[in-house]
Amino acid sequence: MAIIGKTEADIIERRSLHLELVERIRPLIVESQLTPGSKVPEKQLCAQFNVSRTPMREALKVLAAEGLVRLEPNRGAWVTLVTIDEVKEVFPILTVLEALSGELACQLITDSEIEEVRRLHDSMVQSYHDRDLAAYFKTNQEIHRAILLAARNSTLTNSCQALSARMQRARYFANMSEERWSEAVREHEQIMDMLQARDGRGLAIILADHMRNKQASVLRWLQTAPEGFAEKRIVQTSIAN
Amino acid sequence: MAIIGKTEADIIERRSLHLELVERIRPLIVESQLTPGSKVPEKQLCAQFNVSRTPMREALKVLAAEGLVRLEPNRGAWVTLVTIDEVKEVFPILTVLEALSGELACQLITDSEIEEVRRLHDSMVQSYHDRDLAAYFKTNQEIHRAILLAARNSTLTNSCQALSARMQRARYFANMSEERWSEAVREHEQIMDMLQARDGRGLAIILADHMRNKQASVLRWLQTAPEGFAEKRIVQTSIAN
DNA sequence: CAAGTACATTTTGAATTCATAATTATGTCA
DNA sequence: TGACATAATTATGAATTCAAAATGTACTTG
Repeated sequence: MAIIGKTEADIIERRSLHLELVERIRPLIVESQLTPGSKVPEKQLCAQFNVSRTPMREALKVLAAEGLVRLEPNRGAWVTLVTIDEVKEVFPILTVLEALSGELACQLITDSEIEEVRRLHDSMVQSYHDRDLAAYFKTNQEIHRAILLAARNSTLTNSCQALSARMQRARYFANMSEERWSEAVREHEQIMDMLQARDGRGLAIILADHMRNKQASVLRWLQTAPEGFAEKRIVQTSIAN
Repeated sequence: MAIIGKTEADIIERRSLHLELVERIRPLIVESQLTPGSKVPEKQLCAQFNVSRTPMREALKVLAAEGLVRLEPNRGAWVTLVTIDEVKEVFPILTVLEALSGELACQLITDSEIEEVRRLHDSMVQSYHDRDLAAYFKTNQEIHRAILLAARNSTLTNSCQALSARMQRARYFANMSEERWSEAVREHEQIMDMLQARDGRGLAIILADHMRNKQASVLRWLQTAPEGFAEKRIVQTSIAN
C-alpha cells in the first residue's frame, strides 16, 4: 500500500521508558529541584513516575555517564555537586567547543536563522533593560543553542549540552554583578555583529572571551557562596582515568 | 579517628557489574570484534560473562550514551557504524580538544613525564623503522594519552577518550599510506619538540594539524574501502584478550 | 508462485522477587 | 552515660518472571 506524502512527521517515535525518565529527571537536577549533594530518592521517583525500579535504575546509569549523578556501589545514587575544580575543568572545554560552534555556524547558518538569532538577541537586550533576569537567562541560552544548532554538528551539540547541563545546575546568574551583566550584554552585541558578518574567526574569539568571563563570574560566586550548591573539597572519583 | 598512613591504595575499589561489563564490551566494539552494524548478541554476551540480562542491559544503555551502540526500541541494540558524516563531525571536535590538551599539558607536565613521553616517542619511531604497524599504532595512542593525562583535566580526558573510541573502531591505520605514515612521524617529532620546549601554543597548533591530517587520511580510506566495515567477524568466546 | 494471513516461537521491556549489603535500632556493660 | 556489639529494618544489586512486541514459519488464496 503506497503511502502518499509520507514525511518525517509520520515516523512513529518509539520511546523507551528509561530514556523518558532520563529526560524527566535531568531537568530536576539541572534546576536543582533535586538537591545537589543529596541522595537521589529512587523509590520516591519510581512512585512519582509510576515505574518500577528497573527502568529507573537504567536511567540513573545514563545520568551517571553524563556526570549529573554519582553512583556509589551498594549505597545508591547521589546528585553531584558543582565544585570549583569541576568549573575549572569544564569551562575551558566549553570555551573551545563554543568557539568551534561559532566558527562552523558562520559557514553554515542561513539568513533566516541569523534573523531568528537577531530576534532572540533583541528580546534578550529588552529583558536586560527590564531587569528581568529570568527572561534574560532563558533567552541567553536560546541564543547559544541557536548558534550551536546552526553549526549542524549533532555530536558537538550533544557534547556542549551535556557539559552546559553540568554547569547550569547552580543558578549563578542570580548572583551576576551589575557590571558583569552589562559587560555580557556588550559581548552579545559583538557576537551578533560577527554572526551577521559571518566572521567565523571573529565570532570564535568573542565566544571564547565571553565564556572565559562567564567562568570567572561563576568562580567568583562559588568562592563566596554559602553552602548548598558547591562543596570545595570533594574527592573526584572519575570513572575512566 | 586518625588513620595513619592511609593512602589511595587503601581505598577499596567497589565495582558494579554493569560498569565491569561496559569496560569489557567497549573494547570488543572498539576493536571491531563485535561487527559494526550488526546486532549486539545480548543473550550470548550474558552467557559469555555469566551475568543476567539486567546488568547487561544497563551496560548497553551506557554504551549507547557513549555512541558505541544504538538502541532500537523493541528491536534490541546494534553496534554503530563509523560513517563519513560521523568522521566529519567528530574529528573537528577532537581537533580542538587535543589542541586544548596540548596547551594545558605544557603548563602542567613534569620533567619526568616529558621523559616518559620521550621514551614512548623513541619507541614509536623505532616501530616505524621496523615497519611494525601494530606496535606503532599502540605507542602512538599511548603518547596522545600521556599528553592528555598531563593536562590534568579528567573531564577532558573522558571526552577525548569517548570520542576517540568512536573513531578508533575501524583500523584505518592498516590503510595508512607510506607518505602519510612518514608525515605522521615528522609531525610527532614536532610534537615532541614543542612539548620539550613547553610551548603550549605551538603544541596546540601542531596537534591540531596532526589531527586534521589524520581526519583526511581516515576519510580517504573510508571513501575507497567502505566494505572493510562490513567484514564479518565472530565474537570471540574467550575473555582473555 | 507471489503475496497475504494465521499461528508459533523468540526477543524485548519492564515488573517482581530474592539474596546481600548497608543502615538504623536495640541491648549490654564498663 | 557512652562506646561497642548485636539484632531488626531497609535499601541495593541482580536474577527471575511475565506480558507485549517482533520475528519466523506454515498455510492459504488468487
